[in-house]
Amino acid sequence: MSEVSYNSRLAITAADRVLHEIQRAIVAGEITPGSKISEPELARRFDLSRAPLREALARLERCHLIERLPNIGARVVTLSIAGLSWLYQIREELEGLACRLAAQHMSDQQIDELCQLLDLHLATQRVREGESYYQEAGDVDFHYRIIQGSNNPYLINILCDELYYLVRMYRVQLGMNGPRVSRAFDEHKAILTAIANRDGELADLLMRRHIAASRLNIEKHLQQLGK
Amino acid sequence: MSEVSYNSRLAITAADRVLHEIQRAIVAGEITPGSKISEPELARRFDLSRAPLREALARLERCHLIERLPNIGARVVTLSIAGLSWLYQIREELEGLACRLAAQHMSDQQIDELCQLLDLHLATQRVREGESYYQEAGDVDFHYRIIQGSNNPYLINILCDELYYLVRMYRVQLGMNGPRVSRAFDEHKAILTAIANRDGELADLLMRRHIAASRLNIEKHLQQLGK
DNA sequence: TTGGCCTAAAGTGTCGACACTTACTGAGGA
DNA sequence: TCCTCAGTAAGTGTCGACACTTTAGGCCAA
Repeated sequence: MSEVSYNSRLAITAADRVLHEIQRAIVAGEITPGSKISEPELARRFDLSRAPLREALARLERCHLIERLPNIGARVVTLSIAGLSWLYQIREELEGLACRLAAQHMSDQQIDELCQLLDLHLATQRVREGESYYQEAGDVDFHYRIIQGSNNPYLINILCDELYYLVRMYRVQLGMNGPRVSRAFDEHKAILTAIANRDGELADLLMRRHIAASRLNIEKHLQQLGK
Repeated sequence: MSEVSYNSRLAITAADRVLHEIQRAIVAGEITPGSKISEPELARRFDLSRAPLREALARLERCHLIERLPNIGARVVTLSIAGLSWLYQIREELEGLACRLAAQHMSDQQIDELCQLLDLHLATQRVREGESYYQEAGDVDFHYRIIQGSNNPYLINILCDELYYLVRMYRVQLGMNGPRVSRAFDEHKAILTAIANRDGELADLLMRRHIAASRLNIEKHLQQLGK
């Protein structure tokens, strides 16, 4: 009867399903930033009770997509230059660390696969020029792979589970594309080369610069959007 | 920004109370590391239903004090040298960043208050020599103050809400004390001086060294305890 | 008109019960 | 003796309902 009962130990619960659905909707902007979240309404919309929904909301709060106040409720976060700056300050430090650790822990095969992924990105980018290089998500994302290669569970948790969706939200909702795309690709390539050479310090430095450049780019967008 | 400031709407829910209670018990070791958590049992013990208890468990998972698996349950985390190393890698980066930001954002008055707090620590330490300087918790903790002074909400959230309790769990359960105490005090003093001089880079460097030294100290304890 | 109070509606926090999954026990067979 | 496999007990996930809080709107007084 149950669809995934034999999947060794990973049971997909109703809370999981609705979590991913809402997560996607918020990141994509289908649920307006700053809007209030009504538990009864969402429960009706996804046809389940409030118990699993509240479980999902707890995890949405964990990855900073909503903010909750006791007895008042939850609101979708709003994007701001300050918030972006705070977020990228953390990313610079932690993804720099991730590079150092990745240079230490990633296997040659993993590095090879990531190299092929970069080539795939390049090819894809050339085919459909208008699309954004940044829109890639999940396992195919360059940063995601590096972080996973760090082998530090806390680091992976913070970057991939707690901050990643917010980063994607900024990217998606500000429609990142344009001339920065090709330069970002080159920067990715340089970082990966440093990791392949087991030069953790250089990879660290390059990643910090890469993220700083990315932040400046988005800030520029935000400013001309705001005014 | 700071959670203490808007006390006009102080809604303490039952989930909050039981959260803090379990949190304290786990950190103190009253609930054995690695032991299974039974929702019905805890519900009886704290005389409430499973709904607020599950809310509390979700937050305990968030600060890495328990680990949950769907349909299986929750276990208290176990301490290990690897875990400690992972945790302190993150701390070195983020608390270093916190120092740079604190040197930039903390007011002279805040720095002054922190200086007085350090003197209080010194006096307390001299009075009861056996007690550990490290056992101080919450607002009186030096690291806690620095982090709060960074003015970066995400940084504060990660360090003070998500990692802080785990750090304290390592400190408490390994009974940190001995010759390192006085040296730690000197290091704190040096860091604060750098911040007072608005020398963020130096404060960053000193904090990284301070945390690295602290990690080596605990690792030594763990090793001779384990074997 | 404006400000504050009061009432009603909506929403969140909590509860007890049930469905389904997992873990445990013991009997039977090799 | 050991392994396998029901059957059972325990535990987690989910549900619908109720209590308390917050919010919205109308009424009254200044």
